Amino acid sequence: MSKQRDEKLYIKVFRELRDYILRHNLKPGDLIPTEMELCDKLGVSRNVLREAIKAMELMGIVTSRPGRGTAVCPFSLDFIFQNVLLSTADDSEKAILEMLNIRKKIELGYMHEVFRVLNYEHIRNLRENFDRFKERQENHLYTLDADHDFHMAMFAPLGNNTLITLLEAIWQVDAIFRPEEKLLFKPETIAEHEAILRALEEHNEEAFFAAMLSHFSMGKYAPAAGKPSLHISAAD
Amino acid sequence: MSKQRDEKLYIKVFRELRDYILRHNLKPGDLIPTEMELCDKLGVSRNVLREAIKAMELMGIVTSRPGRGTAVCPFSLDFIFQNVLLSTADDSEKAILEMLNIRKKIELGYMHEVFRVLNYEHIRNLRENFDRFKERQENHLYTLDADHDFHMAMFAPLGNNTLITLLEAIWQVDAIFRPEEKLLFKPETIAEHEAILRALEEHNEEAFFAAMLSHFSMGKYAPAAGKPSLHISAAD
DNA sequence: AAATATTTGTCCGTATGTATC
DNA sequence: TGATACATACGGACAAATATT
Repeated sequence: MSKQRDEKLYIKVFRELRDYILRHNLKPGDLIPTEMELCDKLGVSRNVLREAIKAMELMGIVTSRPGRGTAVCPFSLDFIFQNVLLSTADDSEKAILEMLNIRKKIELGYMHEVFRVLNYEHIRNLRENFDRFKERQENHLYTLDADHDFHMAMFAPLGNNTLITLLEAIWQVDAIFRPEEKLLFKPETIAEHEAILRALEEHNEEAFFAAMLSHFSMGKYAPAAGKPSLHISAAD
Repeated sequence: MSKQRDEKLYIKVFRELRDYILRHNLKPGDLIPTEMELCDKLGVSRNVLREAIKAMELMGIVTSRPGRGTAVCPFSLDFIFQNVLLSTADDSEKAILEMLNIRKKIELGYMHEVFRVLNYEHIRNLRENFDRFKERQENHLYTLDADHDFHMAMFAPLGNNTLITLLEAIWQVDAIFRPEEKLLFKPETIAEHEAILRALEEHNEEAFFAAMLSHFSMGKYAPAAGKPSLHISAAD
């Protein structure tokens, strides 16, 4: 009666929780009150409260653990990147190719730093990863994880967590839309990864760059068909 | 036992629902199955399912109405920008710098295609944008929009919608966290943009690349402090 | 080290309001 | 009008993970 309807409870609760975090200026790691306390304070059932809290958790704002409570998460752009990429991924194949083309540009853009930063231990880890990769390929096993791990192991040592977040988001969106037939192993990937790895092991900068370029020059990463240029290209 | 541990049910259900919508290419207005059907199909309780659905509703992905069902919404990123980036923690600044460094790599990675694709009309639009930019700068007006427009106008002709969406998101996140004192106009930006523009107008590829590199070599785009390399760098 | 309390995870049941036919 | 389907909201109960004593 006196209550204004047509605003659902869990939406109001979500707003109140968000305001609570802002008002108390909670920092990453800080705990919000327990579910029972919040239920009492907000006057709602535990189910409704949880719908709001779980929404925040799935947005990466808070994280819950049994016996401990619900804490504010450290700042991350993961949710943003994921949804930005998904927001354009409705078109079937075009958007995925565009996204993979961006990944290509990013990885090539960072390869100089990769060569500079990777040390012996990093490269040894890459070698171990690759050997497992190769073994699984020879047994015709699913290899997408290994491909992912190899690439990630190259860029993780850069210390750019946001870069890792974005690359992970790209991998994840790619996995969502990847059709079954493209889950098969690609023999050429072995050779390309091995060339990259060997160049690193030999500290051969030129060979490394060449191997990276070659790895990303496959059809799967072909740029989206651009409009034909009206330019009088001076050089080509 | 056979269950994957460490993964809460509502998180798995959320992913499955999201993938269901994407893979079935559901458009705004399309209904997803009823809660009871989904409970049965996914083998989870109604509570867990609702926590996932309500999270999607709070993200603006779907909307539910009693007696009708749950329908897909036209997806917008507005809610996310307003509600997810609320913890202005001290670790956010590092992430923003890393993000801008990624933008630098992306834009530089696409500059060859930019030079190839841009035609006379594109360049003329850039010139008009720049002249407005310059005029506002000289009047000491707010210039962030013009900076944004100039950059976007370079990459829009590539036809890569995913790239545009990602760059726009980066601009928006940057704007949210940009401190007041950095909203002032930067005189050097005028000169850098003009150099880029002039190189395009003169079809001078080398000058264009040089101007782009110079534009992105400012402190604001400095790479995150990387670990010192244990490598014996052959060349530097 | 072990028992106990706390907190979240998950399920079930029930009642109510709303939309559709 | 009535009947049906659906989401909204509440409460209780137990399990699992963690913290505390």
